[in-house]
Amino acid sequence: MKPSIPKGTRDFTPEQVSKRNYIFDTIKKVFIKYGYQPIETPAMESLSTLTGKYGEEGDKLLFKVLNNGEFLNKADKQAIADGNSAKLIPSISKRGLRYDLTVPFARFVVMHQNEISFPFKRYQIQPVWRADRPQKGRYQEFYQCDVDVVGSDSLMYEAELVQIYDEVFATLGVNAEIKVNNRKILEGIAEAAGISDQFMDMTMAIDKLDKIGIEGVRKDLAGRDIAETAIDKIEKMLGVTSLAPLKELFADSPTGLKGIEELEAFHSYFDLKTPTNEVVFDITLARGLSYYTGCIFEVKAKDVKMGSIGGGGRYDDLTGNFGLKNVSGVGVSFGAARIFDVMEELELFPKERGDSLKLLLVAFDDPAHKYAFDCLNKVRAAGINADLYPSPAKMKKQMKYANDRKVPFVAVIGSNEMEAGKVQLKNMETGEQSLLTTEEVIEQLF
RNA sequence: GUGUAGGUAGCAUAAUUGGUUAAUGCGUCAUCCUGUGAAGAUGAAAGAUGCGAGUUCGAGUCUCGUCUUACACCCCA
Repeated sequence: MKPSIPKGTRDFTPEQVSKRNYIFDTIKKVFIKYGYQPIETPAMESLSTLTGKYGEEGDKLLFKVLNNGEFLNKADKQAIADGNSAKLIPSISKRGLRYDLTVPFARFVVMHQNEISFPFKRYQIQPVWRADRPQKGRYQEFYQCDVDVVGSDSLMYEAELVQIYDEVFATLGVNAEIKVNNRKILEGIAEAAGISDQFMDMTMAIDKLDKIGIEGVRKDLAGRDIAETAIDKIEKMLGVTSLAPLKELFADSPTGLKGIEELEAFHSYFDLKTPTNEVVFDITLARGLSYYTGCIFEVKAKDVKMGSIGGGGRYDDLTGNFGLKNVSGVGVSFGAARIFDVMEELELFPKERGDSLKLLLVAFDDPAHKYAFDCLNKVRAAGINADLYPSPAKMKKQMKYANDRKVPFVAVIGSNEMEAGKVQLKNMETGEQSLLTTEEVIEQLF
């Protein structure tokens, strides 16, 4: 049989893993510096934990795990007869693969509420799965890097998280645009337009503004049975690019005013330090996940065409789903796979990463091979990533291996070098060689 | 979930209007030459053309289904 892997999944070569680790390490370092601690949760969650948290579309994209054993006996016969897949699922599947890291985290917090002290700051770097059709920057399995803090509603954390975004992307060299909005402002728009009951429809439509333009949004809104007069009001509000003029428009919307207040509080913290990347208020930013209630964030890479590379926001009652009320949380997520793709396209990965091989020793004959092994031990003891070709094979073969491994330096050892008690160190890029002692090699490569 | 375009040796391409043993380059392996890779010479291995069915005397080439890849829509990291 021909080997294959499921749709939307990928293997990672050593080089790709090395690059990905570079991203993870950078992100992790920042997370830790800001006082966050790591946790992990299982790949599988109870299906009931996951369903209903991501909206209708989200439920469709959940991977369900088929029950083991004689699941057919327990299957909902009526649902089968009716050809109703959605109704059949609970009777044949009790587990699913996690769709994101936020919902499992909320579950974690509730289960461990007595062991953790609030505010609880955690980070989590693990793969998630979505049964979406693959596309550019879209996979069925991909890593997310989440930072969240629960147990405080201080807007200080919103500011902190945007600073984390800023610092990570500045360190990686990715030119990012960080968009900020507040769910309450969107609610304010709906309220001011008198269509609070069609809030979700409205947000989905205006989220596409930069893609389909204002006329497209008007059409979309009309298609969702929203009145012409309401659409006019919405259009007027969408034209706003700063908070000040919104206050008047939201005069009759307490929720909208609260949203403005929150964003002002966010800025009172955030503006104390100048960010490297662009941070902008974008009233059209909506975000699909239904659990957000306050500030929302989204990050786009500026120099390349790609979906968002990060997103997040505040959720006031996610733990309420699991029986723990009044615990507010806020967090953001980094899409590692997309950041990888962006950095690859822009060639932002450093050539030399800490985990690559620095030196390969090659020997001409058996005695030299033993001598080389001794050198190898010394070089490794000094903390240099080094290797020795396993046999004194033909020089061409050994050099080719060095080339394929992209080793920057090769130490050639034959009888001449042994007599001198040295090695011939060759720079593979320039081709230059020099006769050095092992100690000198260590000094030069360290 | 909808649509469009593709799937030919490890990789990249080729194969008149359907017509013999499916070609070429790179890579791989071997031998030769070299105290040194990205160089040269010679030779070799490797594919019933994603999978399945159909039309036909005959299918890589036409039709259908299926899987998969890329891109767009939906939605999203």
